[in-house]
Amino acid sequence: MSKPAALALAAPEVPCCSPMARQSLDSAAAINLSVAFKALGDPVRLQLMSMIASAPGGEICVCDLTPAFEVSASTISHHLKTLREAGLVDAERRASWVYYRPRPELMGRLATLLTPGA
Amino acid sequence: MSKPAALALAAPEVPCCSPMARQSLDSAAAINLSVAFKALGDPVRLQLMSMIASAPGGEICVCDLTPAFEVSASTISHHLKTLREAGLVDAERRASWVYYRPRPELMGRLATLLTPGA
DNA sequence: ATACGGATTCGACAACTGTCAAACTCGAAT
DNA sequence: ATTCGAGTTTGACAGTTGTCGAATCCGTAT
Repeated sequence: MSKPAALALAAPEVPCCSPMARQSLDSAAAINLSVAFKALGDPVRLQLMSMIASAPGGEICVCDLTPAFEVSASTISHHLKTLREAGLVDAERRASWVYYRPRPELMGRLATLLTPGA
Repeated sequence: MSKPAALALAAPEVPCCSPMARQSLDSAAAINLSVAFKALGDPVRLQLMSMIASAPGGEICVCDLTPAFEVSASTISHHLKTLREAGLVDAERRASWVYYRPRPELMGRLATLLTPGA
């Protein structure tokens, strides 16, 4: 069986990568990966990402995310959509609530990319 | 008159960080770090960063960066300024040419942040 | 059915971003 | 001193982004 990933949107198909310090990116890889970095390039989204990534149990309810910020619920939802479309998180609805979890593959690729070339 | 601010390097004073998966960021850290991620969130800048980070000899001339892109020299210069102000690269003028180098500290912090909690 | 509460989507708007051409700065070499 | 080549800065402009409130969707429990 494969995953019931209903809502997950197209995470860019990213083929790469070895550390930047080892080998420079071609333009296609740069386009793909920059989407993920851009998604982390907003303070609210970065903090959302960190809350999701560090959630005990591996997931967290939107209802626990929203009250942690000064902005409206619709803005939080919009930021979560950006993270989802970047391939950084995954969402699942259970009953009335929606839970978000990190997608470690892409985060790992970004980490590798930034890691000094050994 | 007056030195034109020498080389503005104001990398944000970033105090953190342990991996996101370990501990969630506070809002101040998120604001600081999101500047760096945002700087990497453009395809041209990401490719510039990778060319600088992988430059043999640890540095590369703007004259070698500019012809690698379809955009104008002034646009490249503008993107390089963004990377500089984010604290990701450093610039030095020698004779007629300007050379860029990576600043590994901040890159390392970003890598750590994205690294699985281990 | 109806109503309710959590979450997302829609529509609108000010602010910001990426881009270019033109003007400018800086150092080197005529 | 003048010119030249390499980079940066300036000014302008279209496109994108972050934000909100209102409308809508989707389960749950009356």
